[in-house]
Amino acid sequence: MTNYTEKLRNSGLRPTKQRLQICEVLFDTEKTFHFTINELEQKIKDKTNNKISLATVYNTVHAFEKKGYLKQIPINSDQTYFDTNVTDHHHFYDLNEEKLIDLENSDVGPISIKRKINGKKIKSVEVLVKLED
Amino acid sequence: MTNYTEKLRNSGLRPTKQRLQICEVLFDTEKTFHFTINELEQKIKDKTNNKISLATVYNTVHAFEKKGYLKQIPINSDQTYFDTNVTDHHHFYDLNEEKLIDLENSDVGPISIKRKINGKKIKSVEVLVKLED
DNA sequence: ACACTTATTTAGAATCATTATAAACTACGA
DNA sequence: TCGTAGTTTATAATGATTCTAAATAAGTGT
Ligand SMILES: [Mn+2]
Ligand SMILES: [Mn+2]
Ligand SMILES: [Zn+2]
Ligand SMILES: [Zn+2]
Repeated sequence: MTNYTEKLRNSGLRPTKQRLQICEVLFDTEKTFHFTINELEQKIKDKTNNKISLATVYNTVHAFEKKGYLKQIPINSDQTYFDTNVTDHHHFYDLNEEKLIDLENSDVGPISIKRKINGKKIKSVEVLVKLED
Repeated sequence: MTNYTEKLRNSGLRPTKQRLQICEVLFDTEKTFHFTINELEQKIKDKTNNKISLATVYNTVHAFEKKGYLKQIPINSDQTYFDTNVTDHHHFYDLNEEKLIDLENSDVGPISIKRKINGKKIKSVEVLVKLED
């Protein structure tokens, strides 16, 4: 039941009814989660009686991603996956069930990148562990 | 100048003119490389006078992937990226130039995955290091 | 070489996630 | 309350990928 009005304003985003509703679906949860745009659209339908245009869902997700409230997960899928966990973290990807699972940082030993590229700095280091039966 | 006829036959793939040409473009190289379907199509045009249908390029890449001669790289892009380096290895991804760079195994320290999922086994462990200016 | 079967190629259509458009609506400061 | 810039929305456009079904080629047995 967080109030997102000020948070949005402080980010330079107007707190519209649609954005507030999407915030509730995305961030008023015990745990972080992974989703596609279509899954998010469904969650919005389930949680609210209000219809939000698909274009607005895309717009909002992209706006939130730009502000750092969401991030994309690099995975080969027909649809783009997003993550409400924006901390640096790793994933299991279950190939049979096509499901993503968060790894805690303590689940993966420290990773040392020994090579450097001139003029570039490391923004993130992410591990994807593929699982099969 | 490898002859791919037997290799294809041994994989249960008929050595057609199109597949042999695509093999030459993909595998007759000093170094392995990354490509999208469109980039591959262009390379084929450049290297041969023969026109290969786009559908055949897709079919062939998927057939080769299934046989383990190519693999997909998990990256967020409009187009799917493939890799002729099918060994387990890691990548730099230059966010500014949108370019993939292979990391040698010696460039990354050993990675220990401490968590296990019941009934699942690890198929691969891949690191994606994002770079920015 | 010939006939037969099955795999492959191909042009074009279909699919579908995503993005663009442009008009209506809304938040918000003056 | 006005004016403006930001936002929403239905709808169209885009473009990568997949599907279709007819033509062609490869493999097999004779
Ligand atoms: Mn894809
Ligand atoms: Mn995408
Ligand atoms: Zn995650
Ligand atoms: Zn690679």
